[in-house]
Amino acid sequence: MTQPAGRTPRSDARENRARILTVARVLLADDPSASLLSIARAAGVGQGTMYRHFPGREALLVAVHQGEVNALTDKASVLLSAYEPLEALRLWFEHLIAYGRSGPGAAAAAGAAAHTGAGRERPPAVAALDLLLKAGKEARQVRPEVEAEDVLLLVSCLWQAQDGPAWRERRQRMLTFIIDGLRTAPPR
Amino acid sequence: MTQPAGRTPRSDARENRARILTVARVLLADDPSASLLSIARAAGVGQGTMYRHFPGREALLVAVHQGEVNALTDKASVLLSAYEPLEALRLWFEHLIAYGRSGPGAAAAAGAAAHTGAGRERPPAVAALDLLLKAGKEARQVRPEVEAEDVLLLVSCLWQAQDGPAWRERRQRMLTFIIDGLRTAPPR
DNA sequence: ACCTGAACACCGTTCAAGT
DNA sequence: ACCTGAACACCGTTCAAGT
Repeated sequence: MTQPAGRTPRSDARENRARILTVARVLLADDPSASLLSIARAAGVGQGTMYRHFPGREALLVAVHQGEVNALTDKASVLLSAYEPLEALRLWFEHLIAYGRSGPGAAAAAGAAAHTGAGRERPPAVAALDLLLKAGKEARQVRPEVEAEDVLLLVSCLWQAQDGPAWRERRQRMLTFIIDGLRTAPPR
Repeated sequence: MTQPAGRTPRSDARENRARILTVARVLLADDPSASLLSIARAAGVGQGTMYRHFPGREALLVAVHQGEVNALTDKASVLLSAYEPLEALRLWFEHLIAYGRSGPGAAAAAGAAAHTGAGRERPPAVAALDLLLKAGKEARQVRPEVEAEDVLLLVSCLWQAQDGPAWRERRQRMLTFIIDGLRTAPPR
C-alpha cells in the first residue's frame, strides 16, 4: 500500500498485473489448483510481484472472475425488464449455476464475494439478486422473508454437482425444489 | 494391504490406530486444518504409520466422524417411529445440520460419505435418508421425484453458515424453504 | 515505486532400515 | 507385519537487494 492514493500506477506494474490476470485465467481454467508460483512463472514475474498485486490466492481468484461476476450482475436487470419476476429469477439462477460450474475457482470467488462482511458494503452480486427478489415480492410471488444471502447459499450447493446427464437432471430437479420453496403460493 | 483378509491385526497396530483416532478427534475439533504430522506426533507414531492406517486426510476424517455418522443413521428410524414423516424429516435435518456444523471436518467427511461413487454401494447415511423420504412419499407429503442425494446436497449448504443469532435465524428460514420445496401440496 | 529471486517454514507422501 | 524417521518435492509467504 505504498502507492499514493488515486494515482495511476507505474506502467510496468499495470502491465504485470494485466499479464498475471490473463495467464491466471488460462492456467486456472485448466487446473483450478494451479500453484501461485506456476502462475507467476508463466506470467514472467517474481513471486514477490505476484504477492504485491494479489495478497493471497483468494484475492487473485476474485480478480480473475470479476468480469464474469459483473456480467452476472448486469444480467439481473436485463432479465427483469424482459420477464416476469419469478421467471427472471429462474433464468438468473441458471446463469449463476453455469458460472459457478465454470470452474471450482469460480465457486471460491463467488463465495468470497457473497460473504457480506460485517460493516462492509453489499457486494454487487448480492445487490443484483436483491433486485430480483424485490420484484418478486412486490408481485407477491416470492415470500417476503426471503433474503438474498439465503438464496445465494441455497443455490451455491448446485455448482458442486458433477458433470454428466444424470447430474444435469439432478440440478434441474433441485432448482425446482428451491424455487418452489421460495414462492408464496405455489400453483403446481 | 499386506494384511491377510479377515484376520485380527497385530495388537500394536490396533492400539496405534485407536490412539491416532482419539488424538485426531481432539486436535481436529480444536483446529480443523491441523496437519497430519502434528496429529502423528501427538499420537506418538511416525508419519509412515499414520499413512499406513489412513491413506490421506479424507480417510482420517471419515474414520474420525464415523461414530457420529452412525448415530445419525440410527436416528432416522427412531424418529420415523415417533413422528409423522414430514416432522421426522425436519427433525432429522436439524440433527444433520448440527452435526455438519460441529466442525468443518465433519462437512468434508459427510461430503465424502454422501458421494455415491459409481458402482459403489450406498453409504449408510444416504440409505437412512432414503428411509425418511420413502415414508414421506407413501404419506403423499413428499414429492415422488425427490432423491436422497438431492436432499443431502441441499441441506449441506446450511452447515456453511456461521455462528451467531442472525445466522441461526437464517438457517431456520432456509430449512423451511427447503422443506416446503420438497413437499407435495404445501398447506401453509 | 516496483521488481527479483533466494530463503524460510511448512506440508503431504514415500521408502529404506529396523524390530 | 508393522513401525520409524529421514528424505523428497512442493507449497505460500517474506524480504533484502536491486533498478
